[in-house]
Amino acid sequence: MGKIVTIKDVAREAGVSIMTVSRVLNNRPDVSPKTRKRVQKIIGELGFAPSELARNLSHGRSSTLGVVSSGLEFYGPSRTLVGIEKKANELGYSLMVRLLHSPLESRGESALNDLIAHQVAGIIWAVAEIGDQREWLYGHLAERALPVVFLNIKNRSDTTFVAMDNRMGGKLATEHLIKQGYQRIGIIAGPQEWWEARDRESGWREILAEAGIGDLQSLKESGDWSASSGYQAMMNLLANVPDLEAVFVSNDSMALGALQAAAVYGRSVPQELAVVGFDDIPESAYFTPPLTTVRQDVLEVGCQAVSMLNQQLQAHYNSGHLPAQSAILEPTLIVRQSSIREPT
Amino acid sequence: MGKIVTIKDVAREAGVSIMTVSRVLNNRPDVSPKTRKRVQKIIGELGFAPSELARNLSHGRSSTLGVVSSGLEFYGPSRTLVGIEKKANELGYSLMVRLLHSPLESRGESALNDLIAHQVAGIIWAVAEIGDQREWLYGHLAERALPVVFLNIKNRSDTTFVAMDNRMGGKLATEHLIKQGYQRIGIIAGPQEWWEARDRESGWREILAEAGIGDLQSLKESGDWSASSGYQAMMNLLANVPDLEAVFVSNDSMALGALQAAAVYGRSVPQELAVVGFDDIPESAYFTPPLTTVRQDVLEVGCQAVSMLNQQLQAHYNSGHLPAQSAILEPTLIVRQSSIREPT
DNA sequence: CTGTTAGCGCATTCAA
DNA sequence: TTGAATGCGCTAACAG
Repeated sequence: MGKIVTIKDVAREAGVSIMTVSRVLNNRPDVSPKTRKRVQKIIGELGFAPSELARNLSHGRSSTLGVVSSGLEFYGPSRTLVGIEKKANELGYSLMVRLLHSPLESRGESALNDLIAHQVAGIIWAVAEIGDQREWLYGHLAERALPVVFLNIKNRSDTTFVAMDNRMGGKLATEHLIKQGYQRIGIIAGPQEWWEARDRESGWREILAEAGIGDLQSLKESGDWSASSGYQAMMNLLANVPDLEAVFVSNDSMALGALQAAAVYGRSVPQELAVVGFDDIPESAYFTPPLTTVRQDVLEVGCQAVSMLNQQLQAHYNSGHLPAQSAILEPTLIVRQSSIREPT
Repeated sequence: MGKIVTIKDVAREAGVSIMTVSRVLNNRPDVSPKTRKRVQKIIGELGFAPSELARNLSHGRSSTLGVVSSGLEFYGPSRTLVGIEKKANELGYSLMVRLLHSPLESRGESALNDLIAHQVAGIIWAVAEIGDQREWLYGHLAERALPVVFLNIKNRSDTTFVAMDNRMGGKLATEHLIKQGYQRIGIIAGPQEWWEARDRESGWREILAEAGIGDLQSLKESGDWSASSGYQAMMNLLANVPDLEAVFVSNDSMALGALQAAAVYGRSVPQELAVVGFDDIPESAYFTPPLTTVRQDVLEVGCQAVSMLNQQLQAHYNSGHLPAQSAILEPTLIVRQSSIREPT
């Protein structure tokens, strides 16, 4: 009742030493088939599962990955976590998760320390890049020689990371609008602390500059990713830029708010105002009207991150030092009604 | 460089035995203030953090909670996870997370075994209740005497759980529609495997029965929680029930699809068709029109679950056996334009 | 092929 | 108030 079965119990029951049981557990070749069979049988009967705790402690190598994330209330981060878990599971890792609830107040110090205390083999840092977090992390991690993969951060050659090409996404969206013949193209950017927000905006800037459209500052408003902030930002934009023809909104939730603002303002979309979003959340195809948006495979971001961390770990164990790797995934444009001049 | 600081290093450096360091770590009273100070100083200097692995192994008591979840792509489950993490963190627990990606194929057996192998202190089972999972779990858990809190399952006296009163939610929504004067009130239910879906539907049934409205079967369609399934279900409903006056949709995403279907069908909401959703996702206030919906505090569900698990664990350690507890949270109705006959 | 010895990092006896 | 010995469950290195 409630007793934990240990390797000892198995050994006793099978009439062998614990070492032999350990060998069977780890699929070592140096066990006679007969003995192996018997031990396996006992293991099954007793429902024995080796303690990962003890195993990690003795073996000195943990099979747990640490994940530090934030903004799980948003589509991207939560999907990415799913991708991380999926891949981690495939590769035989367990996941210890820490969330940063208010990314601004803490630098994730306690989260990191907790994970280290739990002897995680490596870390996936999936937190919006804000302030000096990165520098601080480097100091803390370098001396521990703990492999880390960063998610969605600014390109940097000494860092292993996976990111979407947010800049390209911004360009895709803006280019599309230009091609549709729009000129006065505004932007509702995300929170400026987020790298994603800044990068999407820079794509927009680049294309407008190429097209020779100036006075970008007046065409810009910012939100906090929420629909309500998108609504507010769009109201401001409509009030300040009477001849606004189109707007690139940095995520779909804000785009939803923007659509409502346009409706309230009496500007029909897409006839009198074109809108393009970012994310392609499943709901965006059902907005009024269906939203043209930039799709990013956030699940894949998570998968790649784990694969990469796995590679780093393998190299680490073979005492080789793998140089920093990186993967930049490309988003694609999904065209729906909200940006098309002649609706079908 | 990369060396892990252990309790030994601290002891040597401080000129005391590891036992004394251990005492300081655990805030034992039997250490002279002077020694304590010195040890603490060294701990700080060396940046020492005790290995949770070793600590758990020796102490026999882990401070990690296991979470088995699924459907993290939906608003509810993902918010609940945030609540779980938040509370766990407050109480000093770490979280090991396993996701069931296809709830139908597996019974979560491997997830559970993994968590047990990692010696988690207790488990939060946040998976949609499907088939015989529960029974199977009971067998597996009872013999391990491992405390578990279930989320969103059918009331059952021998089980510790936290749930929303989904039935009441269904009733609130339907009652509201009845009060508005609607009679032919349809439903777009969630996947029938989900307890939440069945319970919300039963609330709808109850109110309609009270109101003496019959032929419920023809008023029902089902979806899979997605906006696209809501769209399809609504199309069917509109085709099959020409005199449909209102519809209760079991979640907001499906309601979004339903709204679009109504628009395509040429039925204006709320003038010619009232719609009520469920969840109150942040976006729902920005639907076209803004959605009347049933709000549930899913974050609180997660918090409560952890508190409850914590209580169970405390009792467990004091070798007392706490009887099964349960908490049922009440949802509230949020009235917006989609259900109001005279729009403001 | 199999068992013995030692030790992972810490906490829990029991003495001193 | 402090320390030495022992063990948690498992694996690594060495014997036999």
